[in-house]
Amino acid sequence: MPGKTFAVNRGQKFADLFKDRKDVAAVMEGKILHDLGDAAEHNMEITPVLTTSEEGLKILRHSAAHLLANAVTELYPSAIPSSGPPTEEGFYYDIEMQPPSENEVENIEKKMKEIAEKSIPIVKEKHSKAELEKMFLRNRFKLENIRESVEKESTVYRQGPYVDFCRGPHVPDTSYLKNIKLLNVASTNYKGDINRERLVRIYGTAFPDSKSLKQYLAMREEAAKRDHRKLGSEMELFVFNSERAPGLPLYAPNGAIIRNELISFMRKLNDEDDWTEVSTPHLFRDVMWKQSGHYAKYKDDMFLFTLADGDSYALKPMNCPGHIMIYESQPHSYRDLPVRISEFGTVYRYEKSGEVGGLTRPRIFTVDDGHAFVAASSIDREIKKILAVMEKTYKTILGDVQATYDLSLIDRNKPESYLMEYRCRKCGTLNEAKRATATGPLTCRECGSEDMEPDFTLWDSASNQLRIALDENNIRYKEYEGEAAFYGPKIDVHVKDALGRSWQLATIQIDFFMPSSFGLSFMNAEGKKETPIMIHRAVYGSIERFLVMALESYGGKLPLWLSPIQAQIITVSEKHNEYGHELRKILKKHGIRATLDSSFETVSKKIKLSLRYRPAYILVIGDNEVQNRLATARDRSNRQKTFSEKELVEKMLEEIRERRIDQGLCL
RNA sequence: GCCACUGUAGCUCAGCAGGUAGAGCAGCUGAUUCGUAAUCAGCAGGUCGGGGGUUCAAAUCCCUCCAGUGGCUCCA
Repeated sequence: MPGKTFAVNRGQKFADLFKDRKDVAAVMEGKILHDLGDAAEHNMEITPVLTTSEEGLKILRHSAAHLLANAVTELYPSAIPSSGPPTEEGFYYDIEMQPPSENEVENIEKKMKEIAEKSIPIVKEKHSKAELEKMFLRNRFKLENIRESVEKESTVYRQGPYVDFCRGPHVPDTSYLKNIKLLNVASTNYKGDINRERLVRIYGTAFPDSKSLKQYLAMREEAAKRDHRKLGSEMELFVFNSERAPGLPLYAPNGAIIRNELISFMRKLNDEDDWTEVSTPHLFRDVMWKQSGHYAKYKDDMFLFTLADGDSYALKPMNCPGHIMIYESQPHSYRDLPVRISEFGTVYRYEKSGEVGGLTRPRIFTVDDGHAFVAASSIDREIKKILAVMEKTYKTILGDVQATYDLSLIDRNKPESYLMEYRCRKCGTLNEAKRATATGPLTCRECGSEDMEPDFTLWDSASNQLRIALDENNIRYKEYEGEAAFYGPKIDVHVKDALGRSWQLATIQIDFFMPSSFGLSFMNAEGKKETPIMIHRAVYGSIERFLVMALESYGGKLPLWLSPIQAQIITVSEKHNEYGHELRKILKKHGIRATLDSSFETVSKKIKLSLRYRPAYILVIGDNEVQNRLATARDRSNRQKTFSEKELVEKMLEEIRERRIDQGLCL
């Protein structure tokens, strides 16, 4: 049905075309959406927007948000709804009210269903700005919105006693909204501004039919089982100890295996692209961070301490200054460039209490960090290379998991938030880079004038080079203003976790400023000193965060090369233990991680108990295997196949070497 | 940091109209020698997140601190 068009004459009501259909949320004329309740303003061709389509589902959920506000204001007349948009998985509404308890939320949901059952028409009305202001006199959020965004007139939607200021469109009546579920309650501030009113945000979801709602809820439950915190304790990967190490996760042996595999894979990729590896201290004197600019901006988020003799130190929140020290320790010629310095550098950031969580937001994490010092002319070439490694890495480890690329740019209205060169309006002198908020009033170093304007040349050039590199690698990306680092624009790669939350992994950042604040240089072809440009890059980003994405996307069933337990050997009875030990030794000798369960239990029980560790293969050893020196392998899909020792080793090594994602041993 | 919820044995959870803790799994001991998701029996294991209060009596009610979870803010 989608795509089918209907011809409509002027004055005809759209609803008349779809009288008996409950799967049409609105109609679309080209790209313009109309409510079903509207009449055509001219002769036109329209297509129905089905509730099952992406666009239709959005409308349905937007209407469900209204229904939520409707229910809340009926139950709590003093509640003031602010705004309630649809989201990717449902909707929410921000409302000023007492935070509801679980029981109250259940009540609200019940009320919503009651209203849905009544099939109350949702009617659009047009009003002048003055009328709107009068209508929403008691709702200061809507009032503010009307004053800011309405020019002459706009629309409201009325369902029974509830009226909402809204552009729409909406479903024709509340009966479309029977399949809803409130999911959780959170707190937020009006317009996300911490200084504005505190609001309650109620999240929910809506679907066109009960089956898809049930499916969604079941999927959410399944996803929760993939949560890395759950998998991590089942598989004995990490240890969280909230008492003694808040936000400081520990790797248990199985977790350390995965971490080390990731590191050695990246070490190999680094080497292929001529990155050298260094190791730098985990702390520096505070002067280092003052010079780099981190102290001014991130002092409150750093682990700082002062010793008895008055010396102050900070744990490193980034690796770049250490790499800079290594770069500057030697003279450089344009012939050595790019100088590529890498490190699996552990950094420490004091994330605020409410912000820490699991391995995705710890206070300590390790970055597969790298800094390329390049001449301005070779920036784009270097970035293209890095992008290529990123794509290869993500494809190899995460398979077809979707990664999105963002280009984060400066907010031109807030030059004071960034390191920025300023030009004197009086004498025209270009002054060195500063962050205006950190340094107080700006004065020209030549004439002392305070009449300075930001000069965006460096920022614009860096942004363009990133754009070009992305385009030339045929990577689809979105641009975001105001998301840049304080020292330069960047490309970020995001991946979603099991609960649908998006996390930043890889990053490429161009930095014109740190090299100059540290006075870095190289000798160019003309024999003159030139300042290099620094490219900060991390392919995994945080190793722990990347590990989480891999772990959750495979539900713990990691590719063989990453699996902590590659072979779980299970003996049928004690008399097979001797061969079990031998087999383990043989596998170990070839670098295959094998564990033996020689306990005096049934095969079934030993298999059952081993599954929590998600071993890649289970090798069962009984009379037949012992007599003929064989092993019977069972893979994660319960396929079985018997091998000679030699064949088993060869096949497993092949799967490991090729870093295969799918299991092929028992095919 | 803000709002809500949560914190009982290694793990998963029960107990919460207040009467000083209970199960399954794991662990240990013994029996069972067994072919692909739990063989049987016994034993041991907790100052109920910390502190304070109300009470004759607190895991249970109140306050406070800490931590975890969800969301907001932030994320170099």
